[in-house]
Amino acid sequence: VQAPVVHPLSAAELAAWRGLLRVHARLVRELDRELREAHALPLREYEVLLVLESAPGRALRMSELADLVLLSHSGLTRLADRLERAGYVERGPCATDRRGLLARLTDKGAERLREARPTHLAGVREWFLSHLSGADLEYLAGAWERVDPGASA
Amino acid sequence: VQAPVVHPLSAAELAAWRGLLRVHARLVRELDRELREAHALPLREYEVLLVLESAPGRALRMSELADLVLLSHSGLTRLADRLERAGYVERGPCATDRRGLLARLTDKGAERLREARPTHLAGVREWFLSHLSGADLEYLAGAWERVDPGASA
DNA sequence: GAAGATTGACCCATCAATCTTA
DNA sequence: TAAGATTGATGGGTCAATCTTC
Repeated sequence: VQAPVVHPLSAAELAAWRGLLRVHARLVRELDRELREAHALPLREYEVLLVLESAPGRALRMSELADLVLLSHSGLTRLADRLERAGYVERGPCATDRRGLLARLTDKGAERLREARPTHLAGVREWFLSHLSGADLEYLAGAWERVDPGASA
Repeated sequence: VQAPVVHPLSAAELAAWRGLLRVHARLVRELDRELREAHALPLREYEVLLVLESAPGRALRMSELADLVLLSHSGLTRLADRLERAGYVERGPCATDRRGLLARLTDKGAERLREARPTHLAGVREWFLSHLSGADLEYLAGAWERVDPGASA
């Protein structure tokens, strides 16, 4: 295999890039741990419930949901299996397309989300937002948009 | 369980927070895919080889290495198993502490890293750095330091 | 034939318990 | 008793193949 000479990253590039990796890893680990300890609810499951709650009719197509929570389709299928077993989500037919399946948040799921939300919000504030100014937030949101248009939507 | 009323996140807070999650997820997935396709080397394994290469004597204690690559100790043990089977890493006794194990990068591992590096650097540039200015990089590095001191080191 | 969803095979990570040495 | 490292059990994720409907 060819291995051409490549310019290494500058110190500034390295700091911006490795910082992203470190901060993300730390945050996700911390938030997941808090949600599991306080509510036995993994972060990934929380995010799915959260997205469903704000959808019209509290329901979404499986593939739309997978895209929104950044999961592969098969990954979401299995996660939905767990949520359905727990009674937080129901799957039903899709009115307009018989290939589709509609995942709907149940009342029990909504209640679970309501309980867990304060824990999650407190965690996001404690581990992330509390260290940033209003100007920081705007700058970051702008940067995300440049790197991945639609990322902050 | 108590569920006190909590202030939801503002639009700016949400954009900064969700943007981080989206950008990270997209980047890691893309970089991992590229390294696997071009060199059959997962991103996690690449990172371990990279950290070892810049260590004195190309070697580190297992637990130091685990901390540096943001992996649990058991996670690193298994990853090192794979790297050792592939011949990229060797484990040997630690001179100063017989409890410890030293993971050392082999010549074969160094060669593998040398081959894969251009792919990885090109990916980081394409998916991340190319969208950011020098000022952006400095701002981000500063923000990481505020959120998690030591994050950009 | 292409898209939505699921399944099977497999990879990878964590936690808790264990073993060894300090 | 604590610290370094590994192992067993388990949870959770992806890709490729499959089934159904468009």
